[in-house]
Amino acid sequence: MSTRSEKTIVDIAEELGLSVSTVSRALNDHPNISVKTKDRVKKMARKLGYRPNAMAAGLRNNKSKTIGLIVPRISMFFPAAISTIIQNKLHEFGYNVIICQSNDSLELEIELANTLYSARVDGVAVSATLYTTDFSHFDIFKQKNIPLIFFDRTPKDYNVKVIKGDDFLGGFLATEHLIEQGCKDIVHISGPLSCNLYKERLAGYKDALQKHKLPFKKNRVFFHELTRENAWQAAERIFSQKPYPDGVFATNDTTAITILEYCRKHGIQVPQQCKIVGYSNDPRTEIITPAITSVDQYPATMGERIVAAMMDLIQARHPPAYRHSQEIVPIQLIERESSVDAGKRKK
Amino acid sequence: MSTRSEKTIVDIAEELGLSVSTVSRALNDHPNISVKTKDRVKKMARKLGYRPNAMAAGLRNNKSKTIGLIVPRISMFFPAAISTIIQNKLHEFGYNVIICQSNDSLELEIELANTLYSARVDGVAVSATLYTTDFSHFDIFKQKNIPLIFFDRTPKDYNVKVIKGDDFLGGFLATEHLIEQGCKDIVHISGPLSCNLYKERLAGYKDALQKHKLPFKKNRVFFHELTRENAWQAAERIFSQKPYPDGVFATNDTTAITILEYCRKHGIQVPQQCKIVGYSNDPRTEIITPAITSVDQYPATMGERIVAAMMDLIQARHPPAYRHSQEIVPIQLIERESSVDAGKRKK
DNA sequence: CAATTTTATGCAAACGTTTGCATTTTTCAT
DNA sequence: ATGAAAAATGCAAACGTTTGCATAAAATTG
Repeated sequence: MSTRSEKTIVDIAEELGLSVSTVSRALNDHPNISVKTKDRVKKMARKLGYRPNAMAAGLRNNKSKTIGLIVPRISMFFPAAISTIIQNKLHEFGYNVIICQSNDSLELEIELANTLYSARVDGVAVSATLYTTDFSHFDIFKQKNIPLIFFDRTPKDYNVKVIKGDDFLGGFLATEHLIEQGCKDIVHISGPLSCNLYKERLAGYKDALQKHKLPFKKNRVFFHELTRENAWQAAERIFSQKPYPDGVFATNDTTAITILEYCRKHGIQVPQQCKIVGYSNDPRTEIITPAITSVDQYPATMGERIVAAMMDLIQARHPPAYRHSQEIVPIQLIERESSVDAGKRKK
Repeated sequence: MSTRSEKTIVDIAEELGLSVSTVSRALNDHPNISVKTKDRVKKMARKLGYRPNAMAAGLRNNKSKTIGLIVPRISMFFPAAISTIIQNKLHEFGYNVIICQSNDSLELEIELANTLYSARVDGVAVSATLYTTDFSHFDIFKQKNIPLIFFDRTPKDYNVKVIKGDDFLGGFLATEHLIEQGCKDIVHISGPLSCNLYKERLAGYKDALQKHKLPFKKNRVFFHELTRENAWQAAERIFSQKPYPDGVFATNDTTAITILEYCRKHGIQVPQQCKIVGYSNDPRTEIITPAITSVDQYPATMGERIVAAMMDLIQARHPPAYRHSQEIVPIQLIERESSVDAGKRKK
């Protein structure tokens, strides 16, 4: 019997007069180990307080049973909702998740990609930084055939599995909804266009304007990181001179909420004078008065699809083209008081 | 030159005619490797596309540079806020974080503890399940001297490092505040008492009543998991018969919000007829109308303290007693409209 | 320049598993 | 009882690092 404090399968083997390989196989329920031996081994393992060492197994197998997840930040509603699902589902498949936050820093994202590779994760899911346009720091995963999935904030010309919301449609529906509610002068608050999904939402916005023969005005579109502070500043600019817009389509809910608060503070009636639509269906939109219309992105569905795709990729269940295919998760416009005049409201 | 696809330090060594140990030391900036050699090694490492294998290093060192984090769920405001901080700070110290959700299932928590031990994490931070009263599944970490920290939902009689909010004071201040606002009949909605912090908030509630000579009435206290559904049911019971209470102290914000919504729906004026106080200072409390008074638990501070304590424990910077010491993070009552009659409100 | 110290490098074992292949034991049909 | 097939077990190498100790090379000293 060994004297080290950590018990290993070697200790079990010695204790039982078996070989290490038999013990290993017994613990892993290998078919050609007799039931009797399995029982003996497992009993002894319990008795000795044996604990498997995943690092040793991982080294030998070249598998870590761990998935890396990179999101901008887990404190924001949408990535948090997705991360929850991903973690829970992957756990069901026996995988751990290393969650990392890039804090929207490209530099950090690069570092995280390297760290995750060092940890030899068996797969990676990424929602990129606002500013990631060069994705080459993820090349290593593609080279080594490690499943790599981008979601939500996805690359445009990088050959990789993508799962994203229908941002074009979301932008379109949000804008068309405002138009249908009578808006003729709609401000669009967008994130930086280095991030693909804002491009698409913007395209949807433009498309809706065009369809309804409304002019697109450059000075009615704002671009900035969608923080509270920036939103407030935008509001100040928007409402610094008349005519006020009669609608605001903000591409996230924090921004929509901030605009609403600005309006409340300055006596601008929502929805009568100005209608507001947000994006993501953050729980706060439902709770604020008036409740804010927003585009639901079905984070649960997206999370489930990400996990399903991850397992598919790990088990290579599909033709190679699957590695680069794109999935679009539907979105839905949730109409609320911020964009619908009382009385006219659908039930 | 080896033919395997993964380049290792062996490849670098062969390529350079050096020994593996020298290469290893060079890459780790060991002091007695000459600068020239270090340069050669690092250049060759880059040239070959060498990537360190953390599992191999971990196995050898018996260190994973990974910390395990168990929380009930990362989609809830408070644990999410803490997890963000913990992950970001630990990353600065070169640690990865495996975030796990127990979903408030004791069974799952046990499994997660075992998995984290298998991964040979270098430390564990836990916010326990609502129903964890036996903590023996964490014994292994104590036995092996692996830093173990409980936060927020902490054990009572389990000898371990604890970092928690001042729940007694929070309960006391919330209740006293309601009393000072004129409440004489205050409902308390508590979580299950198997979870220690609810016990303390309840004690604070009782203490405040006593101090102000108000009777404690058993039928004014409710115990259940603090979900939206349960809160709505509680509201129905609370307001099913007169006299209505004139104050509600809910021990989480989801509950407080739900009670408020119930009141709004049923024409019960808040704060005039019934005042409401929540717990955690969830961003939603600030946004709802009327804004809800809540107890801020300073998640950022708590997260930072957890990380600081973790690093202290890992580096054994303190006398052994530190392993079992308890830290209390201050709380603050944030007064808002839900509990303060208009006009009387402090600026 | 020899002796000694300092600096740089190498050898080999160890970390705890898993697995292909070889060997032994058991089972079964003849 | 014999031989062949099936089932169970064992051997030893491998996974990619790190590190104590030994050795070699260089620098320093008298």
